[in-house]
Amino acid sequence: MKGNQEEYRLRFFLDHDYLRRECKVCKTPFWSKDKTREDCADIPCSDYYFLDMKESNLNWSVSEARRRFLEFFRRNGHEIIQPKPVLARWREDLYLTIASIVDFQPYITSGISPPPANPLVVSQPCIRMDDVDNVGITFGRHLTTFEMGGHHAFNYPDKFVYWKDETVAYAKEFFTKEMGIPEELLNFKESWWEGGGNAGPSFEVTVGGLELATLVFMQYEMRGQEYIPLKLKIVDTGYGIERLAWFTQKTPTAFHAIYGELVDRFFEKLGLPRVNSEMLKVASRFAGRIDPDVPSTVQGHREQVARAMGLPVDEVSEELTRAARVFQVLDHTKTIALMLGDGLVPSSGGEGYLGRLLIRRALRTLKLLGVDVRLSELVEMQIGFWGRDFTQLVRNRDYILDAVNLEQEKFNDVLTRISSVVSSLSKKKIGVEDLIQLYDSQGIPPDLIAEEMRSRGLRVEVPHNFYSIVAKRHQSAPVKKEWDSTKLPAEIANQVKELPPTEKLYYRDQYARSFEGVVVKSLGKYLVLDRTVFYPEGGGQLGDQGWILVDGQKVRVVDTQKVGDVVVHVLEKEVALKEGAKVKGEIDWVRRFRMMRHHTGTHVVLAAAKKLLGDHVWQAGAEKTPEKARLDITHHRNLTREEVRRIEEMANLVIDDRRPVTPFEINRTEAESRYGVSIYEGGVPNKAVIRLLEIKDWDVESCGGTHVSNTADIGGIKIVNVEKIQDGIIRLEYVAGDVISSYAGQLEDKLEGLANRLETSSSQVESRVEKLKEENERMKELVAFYRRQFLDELEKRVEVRNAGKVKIVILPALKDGELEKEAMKRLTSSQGVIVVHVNQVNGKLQVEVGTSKDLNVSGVVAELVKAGGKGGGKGTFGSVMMEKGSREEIIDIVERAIKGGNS
RNA sequence: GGGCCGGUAGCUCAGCCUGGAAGAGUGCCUGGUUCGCACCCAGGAGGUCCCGGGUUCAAAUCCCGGCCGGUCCA
Repeated sequence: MKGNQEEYRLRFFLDHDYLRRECKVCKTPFWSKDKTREDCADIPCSDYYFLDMKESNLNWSVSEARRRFLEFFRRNGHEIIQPKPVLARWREDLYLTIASIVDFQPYITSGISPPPANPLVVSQPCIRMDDVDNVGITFGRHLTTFEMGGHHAFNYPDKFVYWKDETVAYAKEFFTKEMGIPEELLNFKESWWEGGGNAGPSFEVTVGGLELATLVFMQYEMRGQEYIPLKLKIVDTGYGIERLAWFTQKTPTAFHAIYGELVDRFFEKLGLPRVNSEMLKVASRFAGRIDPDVPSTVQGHREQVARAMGLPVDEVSEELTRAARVFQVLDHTKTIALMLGDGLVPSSGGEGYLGRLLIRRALRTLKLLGVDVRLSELVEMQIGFWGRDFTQLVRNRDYILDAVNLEQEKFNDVLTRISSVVSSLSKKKIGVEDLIQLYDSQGIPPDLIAEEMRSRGLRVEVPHNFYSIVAKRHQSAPVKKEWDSTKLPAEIANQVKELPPTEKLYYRDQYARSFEGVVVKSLGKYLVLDRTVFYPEGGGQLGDQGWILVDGQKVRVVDTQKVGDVVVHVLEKEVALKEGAKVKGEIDWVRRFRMMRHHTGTHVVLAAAKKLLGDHVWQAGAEKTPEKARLDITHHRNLTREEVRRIEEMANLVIDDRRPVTPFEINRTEAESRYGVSIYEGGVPNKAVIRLLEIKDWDVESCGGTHVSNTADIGGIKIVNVEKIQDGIIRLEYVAGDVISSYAGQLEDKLEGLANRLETSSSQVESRVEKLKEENERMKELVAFYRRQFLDELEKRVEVRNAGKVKIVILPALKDGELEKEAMKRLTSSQGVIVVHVNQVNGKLQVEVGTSKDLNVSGVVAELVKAGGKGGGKGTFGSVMMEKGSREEIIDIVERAIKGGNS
């Protein structure tokens, strides 16, 4: 399939005198009008020689390049559509938007849903973490964020738009007319693209060493090794908007083209000397030869630059390292701004972790540069620079800066630990194992440890592939698939899944409580009817319970589940029902109504939290039961009491405002363009037509649950618990309607119980507790005082026996362990003393022996053990449990042991 | 979702590997020194060793379970 030359032999090329040639370096075939060209004009087969071209000196900024690109395709019959967020929240298989085609997967590319326009053009900001290690050191070849200009045409079997020839013709037209590049300089490299389960032939358009666009013709679905032709043939192009800008500006590096004056302002803000731009230009020209995975190529590149400039390698190396780090910070701060601006909350898991990773890398780079500056100030500069292009940055400025500052504080905590960690380790030699352990458990990057070691005159080797070693350690993480989306046994699910869809009476009238239906299938405890008002579990709402009436018999329904569009009633016991039999059904209304209130209430609370806290608040999970509702939201800080109160107040205001709550069905493409991707907070449905729930002037969300028809029916909301369940995720629990009353009742009971135990009334619990606490403090002081008094007396009155040079002090049996320990300490503070304490414990005698520092306890203990005791000791303290013998006998044993010289 | 690290005096932490009388620094209190402050000196108060179970004569220490915090990976 890939080898099929016919895929690339376009009429366009033949009609326009293009020749197919083969690159002398990489052997890739390419099409060009220039009959003398021998290489494919792409790195690494060529250097970036476009930097020296006289052509196309248009000086487009990124904004200008974007505008020109979009306008060109609009003039040529494409509709401009708005880009999506950089967080791919409309799909569950990706965290980030990595290409413009991602906007249309999977429902539009598979033909289930229509595209918003056809053909269309979009400039989609994308984030790719793959090259995060390489950003900067390649002077712009790698970026974590870029805009992909894509024009797309969706060719259906019955509706053809355009295909390869037109796509290539557009490219030629755009590059020659709009950008003023002579046609002879254009090269179309034959290539093959695969991704996201699709594949097809493609052309890479290269000029002067730079790949400006990729034209993909998606036409296969990949199943294992097989390529199956797609129903839809999709034109999927990607023009590098930043590269267009770089090409027309011919600045020393891509960063200068993208960030313009911001480059110098960053150097200034960081307090670093600028880097000679002639050197950068030379570095940039040869940058294609750097393979960041091979450190020697980095060194080789620097030597080459040094030769070309006639400068010492060390000087070049230092300058370029500094430049690369500043470029990395430029790149990361823009990406951070975009991620947070679209609502990412940094955290320890999921997409949030990607944000934290980037922030940490930026902070680490700043540290390596020796710069002490707030990262948020740099991010703020990016917001200022990009705010007109991406208005969400300005809208969410407060959140973005707050989140960045918080992350910096956390990272600083890590940094302050480094010094003490290193000093505790530096006694022994630090190996790779220690570095991995420290990074893994405490997040301390190895290069910072190495730096700290160096400042102490110690050395440690950080392996070049450190991070891949770490990655390998974590490989054996099994991914748990959630196949049990239904709680039914597999054999039941298999038997009912082909049945016709059940008519959903619970959607037709969400307040319906009873119905009449006909048995479609009866499998013991499992019953399928042709229609039902029983809501099957889904969207975080539990399945209904109730009763089925048949032949005068009333059977309890304990749960309701679904398999596809078939609703299965789970009965309390097995009942044999004939197919076609008529039945009546009735749901447990009190239970259902509570769940409806909790469900609609959840939409109300979520929207309130969003409005109060910011756009970054996103549902991370929810559960609605008859007893209470639970909503997990993304947020970077703990909620204050005041914020919780405000959310509750806002929710109750909306309830009292009696707003209509309306479900309606709508085409998903239209839903997305009208309401944005936030409709998918509760999950992404897998249908072309989706059900939305609108709370008037408050919230619109995709939802399959049953809801009250007016917010007033919720009856009120009380938040009963707020906790942080994970870094970046806050859990809210609340009750609605009549459950508030039972909740209040429980609180009363609890308070009453407390009051009883405190032997007071509930109105005086607080003062009573206060008093008890005071009393307890006083008692502790008093006990301490009496202990001291007691000890003074004890010292004077203890029984002392002389056994040679050693004094044996015999303590009376003391019930107070603290007191006994203190007495032993005091009495053994001089020389030649041994203290014995014998006490009755569980019917046995516990002997404790303490000695002064010049003696030790081993001889005495040995004798006691010989006499049948169990125990031991070390140094100046020992204890032995004696099963038999009296107090006197034991003391005699001790005395004999000492006289025998056993101590 | 999985792994790792940590939780001991108000604060920062040692002790845990190898079970045997709960420690240091700092802060606090009292006294000395000083015109006074800082420094210095002496003394003192301050503990649910995160919680629960187990093993043991004996658990901060070993084992199991839980809670909380941190961190890495997906």
